[in-house]
Amino acid sequence: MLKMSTLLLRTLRDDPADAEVASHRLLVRAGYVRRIAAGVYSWLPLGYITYRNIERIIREEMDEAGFQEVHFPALLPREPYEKTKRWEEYGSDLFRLQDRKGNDYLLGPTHEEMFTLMVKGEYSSYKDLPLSIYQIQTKFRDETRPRSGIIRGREFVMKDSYSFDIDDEGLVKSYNQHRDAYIKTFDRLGLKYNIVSAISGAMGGSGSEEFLAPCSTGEDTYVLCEKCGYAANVEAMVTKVEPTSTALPANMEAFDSPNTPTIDSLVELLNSKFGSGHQASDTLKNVLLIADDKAISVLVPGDREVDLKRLQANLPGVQELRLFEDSDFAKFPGLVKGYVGPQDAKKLGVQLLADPRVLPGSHWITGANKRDTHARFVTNGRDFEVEKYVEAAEVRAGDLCPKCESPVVIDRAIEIGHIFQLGRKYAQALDLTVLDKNGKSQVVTMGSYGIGVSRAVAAIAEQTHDEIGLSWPREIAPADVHIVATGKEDEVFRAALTLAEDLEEKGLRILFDDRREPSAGVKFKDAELIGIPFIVIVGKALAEGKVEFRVRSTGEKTEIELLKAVTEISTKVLNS
RNA sequence: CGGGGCGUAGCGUAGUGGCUAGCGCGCCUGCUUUGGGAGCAGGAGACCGGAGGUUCGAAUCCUCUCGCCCCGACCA
Repeated sequence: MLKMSTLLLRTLRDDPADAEVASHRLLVRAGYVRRIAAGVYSWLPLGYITYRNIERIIREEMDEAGFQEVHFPALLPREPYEKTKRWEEYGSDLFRLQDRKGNDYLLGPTHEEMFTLMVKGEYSSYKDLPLSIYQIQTKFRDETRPRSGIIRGREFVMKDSYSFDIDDEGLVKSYNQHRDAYIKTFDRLGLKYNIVSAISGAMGGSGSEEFLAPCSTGEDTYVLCEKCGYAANVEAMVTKVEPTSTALPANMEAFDSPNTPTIDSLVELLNSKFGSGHQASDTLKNVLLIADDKAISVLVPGDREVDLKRLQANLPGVQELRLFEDSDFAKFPGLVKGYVGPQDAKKLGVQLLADPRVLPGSHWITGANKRDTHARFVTNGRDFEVEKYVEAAEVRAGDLCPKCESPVVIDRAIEIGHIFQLGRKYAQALDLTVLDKNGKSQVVTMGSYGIGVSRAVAAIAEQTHDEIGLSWPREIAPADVHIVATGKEDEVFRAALTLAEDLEEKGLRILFDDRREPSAGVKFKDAELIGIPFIVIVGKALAEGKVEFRVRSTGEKTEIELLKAVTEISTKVLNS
């Protein structure tokens, strides 16, 4: 039993000045966490109990799924990370240090290397596979900007799992096992979430999905179809194009368009020259970029911007992507800034890519590659050849769902889990092979699966809190029932203690506010702030042989006869 | 890393060159109070982030520095 009179806890009446998001504000005010440095937090008793409840649930579900728990140090030697090139690639996000002999060490930002080496050290046959192992460990990442309290810290706890399979088919199976285990885990944690298809990006590999917990303060933006449930990362959103008319357009025709280097100025001219009704979406924007030293032109409708992140994610292999600068224009004298068109791309030595919205057969108003000149009826397939279609244009709310064609919304969320078919990158780099049936050496294929454990505390707080405080799901909460004794009579405190003990006997976890000094109001406020799901008040009503039972999340209040309190409360709570 | 803001007691803050740095919460002692963050009285707690400078005099002005928060870039 936790007793408020002795609990290391001081709730704060005012919001801390350095906390912005709700989870941070409330976790600090309710005495769950304290900041130690930017992105570094300590847990007080209530916070640590809550944290451990989440850890326990995750561990139970991982074990249930048949994954084995291992544990690696946080302090790691340089060599394995040298072999996978991550000592370099992780850049300044990596906490590095030296021992007294001057040898390089790092604080693990993630543990792919260690897991791979552990399996390599123990296993050498296909018969040993598949294998899934996990750990719950503190990770260190020297983020340039830690933020939002414990949502993005520089030290945080992650559950990371890895699967090892002999072939791709096995990998998919292991991946799906993890996916199922994650669904169970997050359901049990009481989180609302969407499973969102993601793009694995630079890490290579094919399948990748994120578990995103919707919440206005989340830092991830994603696309959601409220009708059919389709959800995707902005990078991974697939464009659904509306069908276009197939009528053959007139021949391409150049026209004078002085001083119209921007889409807006061009549309204005079009409306005065060819009659009103022209829109930015009738024009074709030619965005020139340098992709790893190669010039590319990306075509998007004039009313859309190119989303560089999205474009890069859809150009596998491209390391560096940036917009043309003046010095680049100087190298391509045929490209006239503000008047670029796709017609002469090949001649000018520019690779021509297009967003799917630029349909074959569609015609556009675009630059004529000549100062102060544009052209209309410029037709895809007739007047220019697109080399490759690629998702490039920004995604907007109202775009059509690729599955059911209803308009999508754009929402914010916290990433609470990520599952990912990693493939052979690490196994290859660290030479993890096993012998197959034929005695031939095969590189193992891996999956990697993460849950932000400490972040989950914040995510749950974000999704469950209200204006007056935290409000935990029962399994997460630091106690099942918060018993508040009010008044000054010893009798009240005795009755409350007895009730607390009896409920504990029934298997309930009790937080007992046995403080004599604070007034009833203070205790009520504290109980609401701390967020235990059920609050029992022993006080005024005791004179009539009753106690008050409150449900934190709904505010519902009922009176219960003291004599029946133990049975009634324990039944209500255990069945909740 | 670019832009913006902020460092004064455990927390929230006032104080823009002049006396002993003020207030609220919290904390300690006593009395009264006790169902919605009680009242009165007394008290403890601050080298005003740090270093240097200007000045008769600096929390306040200047320079450097450290730290923190927010937006963006980055990261997952």
